[in-house]
Amino acid sequence: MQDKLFEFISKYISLTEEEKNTLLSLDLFHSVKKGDVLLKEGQKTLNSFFVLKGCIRVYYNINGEEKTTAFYTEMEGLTPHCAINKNQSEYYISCIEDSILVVSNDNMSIEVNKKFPKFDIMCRKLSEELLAKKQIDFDEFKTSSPEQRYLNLLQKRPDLIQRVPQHQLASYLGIKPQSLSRLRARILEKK
Amino acid sequence: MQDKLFEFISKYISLTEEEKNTLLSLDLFHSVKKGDVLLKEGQKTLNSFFVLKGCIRVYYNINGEEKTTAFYTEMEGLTPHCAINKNQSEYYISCIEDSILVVSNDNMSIEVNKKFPKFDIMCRKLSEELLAKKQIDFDEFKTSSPEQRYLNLLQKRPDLIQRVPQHQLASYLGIKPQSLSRLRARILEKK
DNA sequence: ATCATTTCTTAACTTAAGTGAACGAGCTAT
DNA sequence: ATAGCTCGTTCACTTAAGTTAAGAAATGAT
Repeated sequence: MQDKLFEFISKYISLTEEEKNTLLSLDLFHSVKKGDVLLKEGQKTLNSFFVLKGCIRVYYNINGEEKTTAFYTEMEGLTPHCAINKNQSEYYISCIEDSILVVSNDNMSIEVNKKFPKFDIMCRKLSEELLAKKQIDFDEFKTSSPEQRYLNLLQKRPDLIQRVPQHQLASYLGIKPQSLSRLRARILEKK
Repeated sequence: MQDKLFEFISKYISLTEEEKNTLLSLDLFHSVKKGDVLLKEGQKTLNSFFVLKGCIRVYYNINGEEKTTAFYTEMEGLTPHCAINKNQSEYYISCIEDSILVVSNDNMSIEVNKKFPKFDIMCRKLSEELLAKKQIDFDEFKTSSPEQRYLNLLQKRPDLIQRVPQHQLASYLGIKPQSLSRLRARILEKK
C-alpha cells in the first residue's frame, strides 16, 4: 500500500531511499472504518487526507440538512480549508467505505520540507494542478444543467454512481434526491 | 503600480532589494485595453496573468454562446489550465476594462525559482490557499439557489455587479440573462 | 447626429426543479 | 423475527428557470 503512495509521488518528484525511509518513519498510514468522521464542523485540524483506498466525502450541515459537496477516492486527497487559514471547519469529512488514508499534518510537512526542499516543489505542482482542475470542474458545473451534470458524471466517474448513496450524489450535483430520481427516470425513458 | 505587486508578494515571503530588482528586470508589467483578448480557445500559452488594476474574464464558447465562468480583479490572478497541462486552451480570456497586468511566463518563473527558491514556497502557499478558496466557492455555488448566489455575490463582491455586464454575470451565476433580470425584479418586489 | 448593434427588460409559454407526502425495500439493532 | 430507520422512488402541486419573441435603452461607429 505504501508503494501506491510512492508511485503517486514519483509523478511529481523522484525520491531517494533515504527520503522514502524518512517518510515511512512518520506514521502516515491509517485505516478508517465506514462511517468514521475525520473532521467535524467547528473543529480545527492541521491534517491533510490522501486516499489510498476507499472513499471520503465532504459535507455541510445547512439548516439540519446534509449537503455533500465533494468525494475523494483512490489517489485523491484534500487539505481542509481550516488547516490552511487556521479557522474552525465549516464542514464535515467522513468515510463512506472502509478506507486506507495517508494522514499528514502541517507540522510534519514543515519538517519534511525543511529536510527535503523538493517536497515544496511537489506540493506546488500538485496544488497548481488541482487548482486548475477544480476550476475546470467548477466551469463545467456552471455551464451545464443537472441532467447534463449527471450524464457527465456517468462518463467521468461511473464508479461514484455505484459506490455513493443517491441522496449524497444529489447534493453533489446541486439538486434534491427526488429530482435526481426523476431525472434518472427521464433519461431511461428517452433511451 | 510595482509597489502593489511587492505588497502582495510580501504577504507570502519577504524580498531583498536584489530580488526585487531581478523581478523588475523581467518586463512583467503590461497595459491592456478593454476588449483585448489575452487567450483564445485552441491557443496555447505559458503565461500567467495577475491583475494589478482592472478586470479580466474567462469565458467559453458553447454552441456559439458565450458562457462566462470567472472574473479576476485587483490582486487576483490565474494560471490558465492549458499552461499547466500543455494543452490547447478550452476557453477565452479577455479584458473587460482597461487594465494593468503582471504577465509572467512559465520559463521565466523556472528561472526565478532557480535563483530564489523561496518563490516556490510562495507559489505553493498561494495555490494551496486559492485551491481551498475555490473549493469553498464551489461548495457555496452547489448548495445555493440562483437567487441566493446573486444575493451572496451582492454581499461579497458588490463591485462586480457594478462593473460587469448583466449577461456575463448571469452565466457566472449559472443562469440565463433573462432569469437574472427576473430574479432581480423579484428581489426588489420583496423589499 | 444617426444608424446599427448590443444589452437589458418584460411577457407568455414550456420545462424542470423544489416541496410535502406516501409507500415499499432494505438495513440495523434488539 | 420484528420494530424502527434510512433510502429510493413516485405523485401532485408549486415555484422558478429556460425559451422565444418583442421592444426599449444604452453603446459604439461612421
